[in-house]
Parts: sequence; structure tokens; C-alpha cells
Amino acid sequence: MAENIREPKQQRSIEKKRKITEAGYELFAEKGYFNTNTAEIAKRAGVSTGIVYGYFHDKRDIMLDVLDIYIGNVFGPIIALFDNVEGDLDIKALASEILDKVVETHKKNAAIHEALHSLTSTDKIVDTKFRALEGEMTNKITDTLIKHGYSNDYLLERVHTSINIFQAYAHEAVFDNHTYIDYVKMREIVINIIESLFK
Amino acid sequence: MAENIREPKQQRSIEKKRKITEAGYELFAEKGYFNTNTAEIAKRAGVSTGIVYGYFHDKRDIMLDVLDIYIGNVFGPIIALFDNVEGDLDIKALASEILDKVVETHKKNAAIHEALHSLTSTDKIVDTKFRALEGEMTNKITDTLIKHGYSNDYLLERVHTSINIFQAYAHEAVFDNHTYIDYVKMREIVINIIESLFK
Amino acid sequence: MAENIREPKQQRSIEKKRKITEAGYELFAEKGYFNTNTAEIAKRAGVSTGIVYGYFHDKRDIMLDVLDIYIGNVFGPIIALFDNVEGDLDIKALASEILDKVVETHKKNAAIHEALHSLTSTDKIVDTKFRALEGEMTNKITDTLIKHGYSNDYLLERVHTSINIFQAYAHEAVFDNHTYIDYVKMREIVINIIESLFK
Amino acid sequence: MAENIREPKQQRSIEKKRKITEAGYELFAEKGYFNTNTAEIAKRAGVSTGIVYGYFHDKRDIMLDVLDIYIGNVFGPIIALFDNVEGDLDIKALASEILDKVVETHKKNAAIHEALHSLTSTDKIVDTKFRALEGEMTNKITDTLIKHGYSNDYLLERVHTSINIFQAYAHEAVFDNHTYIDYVKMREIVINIIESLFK
DNA sequence: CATGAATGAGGATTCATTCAT
DNA sequence: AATGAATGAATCCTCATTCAT
Repeated sequence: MAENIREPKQQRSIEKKRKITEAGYELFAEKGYFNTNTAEIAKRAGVSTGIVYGYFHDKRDIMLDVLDIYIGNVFGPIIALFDNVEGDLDIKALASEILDKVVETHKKNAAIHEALHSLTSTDKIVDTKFRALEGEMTNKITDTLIKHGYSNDYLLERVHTSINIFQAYAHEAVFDNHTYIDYVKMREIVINIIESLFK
Repeated sequence: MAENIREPKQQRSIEKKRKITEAGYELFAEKGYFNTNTAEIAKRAGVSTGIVYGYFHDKRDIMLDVLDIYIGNVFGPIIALFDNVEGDLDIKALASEILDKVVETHKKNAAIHEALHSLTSTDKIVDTKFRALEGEMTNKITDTLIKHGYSNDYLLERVHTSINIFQAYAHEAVFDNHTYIDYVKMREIVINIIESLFK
Repeated sequence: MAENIREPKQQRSIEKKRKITEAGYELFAEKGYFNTNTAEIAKRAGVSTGIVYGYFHDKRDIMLDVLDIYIGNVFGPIIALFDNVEGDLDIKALASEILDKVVETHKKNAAIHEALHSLTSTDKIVDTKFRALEGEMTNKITDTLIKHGYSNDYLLERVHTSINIFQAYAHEAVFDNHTYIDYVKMREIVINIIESLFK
Repeated sequence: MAENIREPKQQRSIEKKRKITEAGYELFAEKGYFNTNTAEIAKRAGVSTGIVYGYFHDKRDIMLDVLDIYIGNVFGPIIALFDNVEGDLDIKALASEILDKVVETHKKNAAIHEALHSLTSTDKIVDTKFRALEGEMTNKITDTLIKHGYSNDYLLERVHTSINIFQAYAHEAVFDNHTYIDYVKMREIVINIIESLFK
């Protein structure tokens, strides 16, 4: 009934919980949430099925932890990038740098992104967290621009649109979806769009 | 195991198969593929559970049919739009028209899009069909532009990027994700981007 | 999710549902509710585990059906007895007859009685049904007495107490609990008590 | 498997074992034997789950200890009552006193009684102990009566029947099962029965 | 003695698919 | 072709018991 989930304080326990989350991360990425069962997660993590429920309420709870890790993986590099912006703004150079980072991040996380994002429509919390992630990225970028003296009307809309374009490009580029596309050229086009967007 | 699936020739059978696909469409949209079971689909379609396997190999097979319907629903309106392009090209007007149509289409199909797209990572055929859809849309648009005398370098890349931008905007606008965004202004920004993309 | 339980109309289905209830009856009687699992019930009934859930919502639901059968088994013979009371009341003879019937009934149903009665403290419905059973028996007997011209103060209390005494005796006699007891003599004592209770 | 169970000699250990038994007592009474798990017992007792198996072979073993406590709780007050009988026997007064005590005892122990008694049909030892309890009570009462000069034929049967009647009444009265019963009147009826049983 | 994390068998339930009618 | 009852493998989760520390 009312369960006690161990909030692990000791190093060994923290490590074990991490192992489970990691196993979930990998398996969800490989096969999707619904095609992964808890026994598999336990096995991959090298633990018993029972202990999984010592650290998590249920399977969904593992997924929520995986989601947090994913969000950290995606948000972290962007944050780092913007925290290192110095001196005058060179929009084109910055856009280029961001795009590379977004592609790189997407390359590492595309599979888990799909697996988790697909839960958006049926899981309220997942939905909320994905939206919040986009909001925070938009804010972070907008704040940085303003701090460095940039100004423009509808800045939030410009930034948000830029993020959308970056994401769409990254998704294309990572999966190399279409043989008829020259992704190098497409990249140039994207960068030009961003440049024009910010004057 | 692999049984003979009736390819229905008679009107009544065709109708029945359509009912099942339709039920699958609705339910996948409402609750996702994995949260929908075949008994529900049969019930919604007003047929027995058994007969579902008279028309489809398995649950996935229903989904594949649903996917085809979805693709038709999305592709059809765009085709129609471009088949009606007449006289000189007014890029801005055309972009505006397309964007409205994409948003409208997305509004109707967002739920099923999510449900099906999420299978992309685990189902090869789904993945392939989604890619093909994008390819065909790119080609259709590109061909139309050329036919009407438009020319530019890297046209495929420009068109494809435009599609990405339209889709991203439509997704945002439909779900009205972010309270901090003024979607009317965002729409203007998107149109301007497209305009600049095509000179 | 929201389940459809077949309320069987056809003979074959009714028969199958009965088989499951019967298997539950036997197993609960043999090993108790908690020591019986649904797979065993299915096996004993000669059906698959799955179909059990076609006829019952869950394990408890089987138990509730078993309870109804049990109540019929216990109540039926008593009803029959009182429906056959004719002419003038011979309390002593009637008491004797009832006692025999109660012992006989108890002999057949003691095991399931224990199994089900033990759920009384944790299952509201079980509790209610057991109470109702006692109430109905008390009423039935009281009504019959009155109909046959018997009258006394606190009749309900007398009847109810008699039932308690009968039950207690039956329980003792069936299990032959105590070697030091002469159950034939004890029976005489019980009959005498009843006689004195009703003058 | 079968480990050495510590028979605690030291005060602290005795105390700890008592705590566990007490926790088991409470929880079995609250939720029944099968709905209580060992982790809960340990928690309620303020000990670790592991140490429970230092003092008890298994969960059943705890229950057996609880049963002993229960038997003491029920038997003790009756013993005390009869040890205090002095002078000439006033059957009616004595019966009244006993009945009050039985009701009082039942009030305190009804829940655990149900929980433990329900195991009677599946656990040989539990069954035996419950029978022995009744036997001992019968003997104790009979001996006391004889010691105080009372004599009658079939004394054991009379006493045992009385006990049954007391128990049945107590059970009714404690749970206040039936709204149509006037329990005060019923009590009078019971007392009168006892009186007539012993002349 | 004590802890509480860990084990893994077991149990209730679901559901894609088959089959008797 | 159609029905819907039937199957049984698969899945999530629990819990008595053990074990490393």
C-alpha cells in the first residue's frame, strides 16, 4: 500500500539508483518506453527486479527520472555556451556555435528524446517538463542577448523561432533523413536565416 | 501463423475495413498506440474482435493503414494548394496561404501525428514513410516553384527548411505551448523568414 | 481500464462461469481465500487464467459470487424447513428438526464458512452480507412462529439467541472439537434450552 | 534455512521481542494476517526488518506468539474471576458477572480474535490452541463450581454450552450487528438461560 | 545483535491472437 | 465472413526471507 521509497543517501545506494536510471535511459532509447519491461531494466542495471521498487514507485517513476537526466543533458550544454559568451555579440558566430552544439547534443540524445517526447500526449508531467525546458532555453538565450546589449522587438518570438529552426535542422542532420539534401548547404541557409532574424 | 488476409473487394467488406482503420485512427489519436487495445478498436468499429484479424495481420498492420490515411490527410491539402497556384508567383502570399493550411492540417491531425511519429524510432516502415512524406512534399513544392519560373540555388534545401519552419510553427501554434509567446507576431516573423529565404 | 464483464446469457457461458465459481468455492474452502491463487482456480475449473477475467472483475469478485452461493446453501434449507411447518406448533420437535438441519448444513459448509467469514473484518460487503443473512433467518423464523399463532415478548431476541445457540452447537458438533464433551447430551441440553426459551 | 532463533535472555532482547509481538498483534487486529507484511511489523515495532528473523522463524511464528498473548488476554480475566469466587454460589449473579467480563474482554479483543480464528482452518496449531483454550475455560469453570459444592449431571456439557452462549452474545453485543435487536433484553434472556441451565 | 538493502519467486491482471461455432 | 469466447504468455508489482556490512 503506501510505499516507502528509499531516498538513497549513501554512496552505494545513490550509485545503484543511478544504475537503474541509466539502464532505463538506455533501454527506453533503444526500444521505447512501452517495449521495455522492468525486468529488463533490472537486468541491465545488474540488480534484482525487487529492488527497482525500492528506489522507484513504479515504471513511470523511472521514466520521470530518465526525463530529468535527459533535460539536464540537453539544457546543460546550452547553458554552458551562453555563460561563456564574452565581449561584443557576433550573431553569426554565436549562431554557428549554438547550431553545432545543438546538433552534437541531438546526436547523443535523439533516441531518448523520441522515446520520452512521445509520452507527452498521455502524461501530463512529461508534457509540462518538455514545455518548461523550451521556456527556460528561450529565457536563457534572451537574457544573455539583452545582457550583451542586443535589443530588438519581439525578441522572445525571434529567439523561440530560432530554437525551433535549430532543433528541426539538428533532427534532420542527425538522422540524415534525406539523400536529396545537402546538409552542409542547408546549414548555411539556417545560419543565414538566424543572422537575418537578428538583423 | 501468417494467415491469408482478405483484400476486400466487396463494398461491404471495404466499408468494414475502413471502419476498423477509422476506429484505430481515433483511438491511437486519443490514447496512443500502446494504450489502445484491439478489443477497443473492434468495439469502436462496431465489429467483432475476431474479424479484425480477417482484415489485418496484426495490430501493427492497423497502425500502418492508419499511417497511410494520416499521410493522405496531411499531404492532400498541400497538393491541392499547389495544384491551384496560378499566374505569377507571390512568394509572401503563397507562404501565408501554406502556413494557414499547415496550421489547419496540424490542428486536425496533431494527436495522431504524435501517436504515429513516436513509433518512428522502433518501426522501420513508419520511419521510412514519414521520411518519404517529407521528401514528397519537398519535391511537390520545388516542382511547382520551378514550373512557375522561380529559380534559386539550393532550392531543395530552401524548400525543405521552409517546411521544417512551417511545421515547427504549426506545432507551437496548435498546442499554444507557451504563454510568453505572441503567436501572431511569431507568425509574421515566420512569414518574413520564408520571404527572405526566397529573395 | 474500464472492463466489460460478460454477463453470460448462453448456457455454455453460464456453465463456465459456474465452474469457475465452483472451483473458487472448493479452493477457498480447502485453503482459504489468501492461499488460493487465480491460476489454481482456473486450473480447477478447467479454463484458462485469462477467461476468469472475462467473467469476473477480479479475484474478490469470484469470492463475492462464492459468498452468494454459500448464503443460498445455508439459507435455503432453513427456508424449506419453515415453509413446511404445518398445523400446531410443537416447539420441541421443531427445534430438534432445525438443529439437525443446521448441523447438517454446517457439516457441508463449515470450511467455506470459515474462509468467507474471516473476510468480514476487512471487506465491507462480506460483512454486510453476513449480517443480512442472520437478519433474514431471524425474520423468517419469527414470521413463521407468529403465523402459526405463537406469541411472546421479545420474540426477535429469543429467536436470534436461538440461532446463535444452534450455530454454536453445530460448530462444536461438526468439528467434534472436544473429547471431553458428550455431544449427544449436549444436544439434549440445547434442545431443552430452546424449549424453555419459548415456554 | 531453519536458523537458530535467539531465545532472548537479556532484558533488552526480551523487550525487543515483545515489541515485535505487540506490533504484530496490533496490525493483525487492524488489517488481518494476510494484509499485514513483515516490514510493517518491524516498522511499527521500531526495529529493522532483519532482526525480526532473529527472534522469529517466520511470519507465522510471530502470529503464534500473538496467539499466545491473545489467549492470555482472554483466559486471564476469566481465571481471575473464578479465583475470586467466595462463599455460597449465586449462579445468577455469577453469570451476570461473567457475561460482563466476557463482553468486556471481547470488546478489547474482537478484532484480533477474528484475525487469528480465521487461521484455524488452515493452521493446525492455531486450531489446536483455540480448542485447548475452550477446554481450559470449561475445566476451570467446572472445577470452581464443584469446589463450591455445586453438582449436576452433564456439568461439562452445561458449562461448555454456557461458554458458547456467552461468546455468541458477546460477539453480537460488541459489533452491535443488528438494529432490530434490543441487546439489553437479549442480555436478560441469556442470563435466564444460564440460570435455568444450572437450575 | 542489528541494520536495511537486496533477492527472486509468486501473484493478479492484461491483451494480442486464435478458434470453435 | 463473422462472432466473441478462449488462450496463455507477458507484465507490473509485492513481500517473505536472506545477507553483506
